[in-house]
Amino acid sequence: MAGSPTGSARGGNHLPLRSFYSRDPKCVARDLLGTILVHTTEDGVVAGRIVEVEAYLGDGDAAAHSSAGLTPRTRVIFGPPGHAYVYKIYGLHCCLNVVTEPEGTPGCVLVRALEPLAGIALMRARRGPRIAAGLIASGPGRLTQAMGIGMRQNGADLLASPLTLHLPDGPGRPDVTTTTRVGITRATELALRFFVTDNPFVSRPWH
DNA sequence: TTCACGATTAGCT
DNA sequence: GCTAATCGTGAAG
Repeated sequence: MAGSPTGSARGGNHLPLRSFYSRDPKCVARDLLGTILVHTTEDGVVAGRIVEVEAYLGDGDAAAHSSAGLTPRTRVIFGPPGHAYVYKIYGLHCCLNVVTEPEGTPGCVLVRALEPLAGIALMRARRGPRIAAGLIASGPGRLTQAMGIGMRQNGADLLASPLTLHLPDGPGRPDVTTTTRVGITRATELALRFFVTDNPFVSRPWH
């Protein structure tokens, strides 16, 4: 755990400025590693450190949802930065993205894995009481389930909502490993997946 | 209105 | 390693 918890028992007190998100998805993706996602719900508060992300570009990236252009679904990706883009995959799982680039320009970052920091009992209750610690939030579908994130959070402002993203108190950026993205079949793959090197909460470290 | 598909996961063989 | 589960989305009719 980098940095001791501040405020009310959770790490990371400072929110980034809107301009933090208003950049190229590749840059934002790298900078999101080590930041802390906090979700406050009726059931309680959960928080986790982001340890794995993937960038989805607005330009020339056939794997990105926004490559289909502006539709009702991709409206959020074309919207203002610093908001959550949530979609359902395979009719079962929800995936959380952070919208990047200025309004009107598409681009986002898929959050793929978290290191649970707070509200772990609640996460276990949602994921299954006997689940191994390393499997609580190590995957895009797993982390949304653990955090209690669903389609209701689509479009939420990460600077002013029950779902917020905080900068870490501790020093420096973690060591980062870069690989190709996971699960992409339709597009020419690029090295747009980033994760914290040797972190045990990363999904598919072997990929 | 209908239809095929997917940035996944869990549980089997 | 293989596959079922299950539904929002977008393109076609």
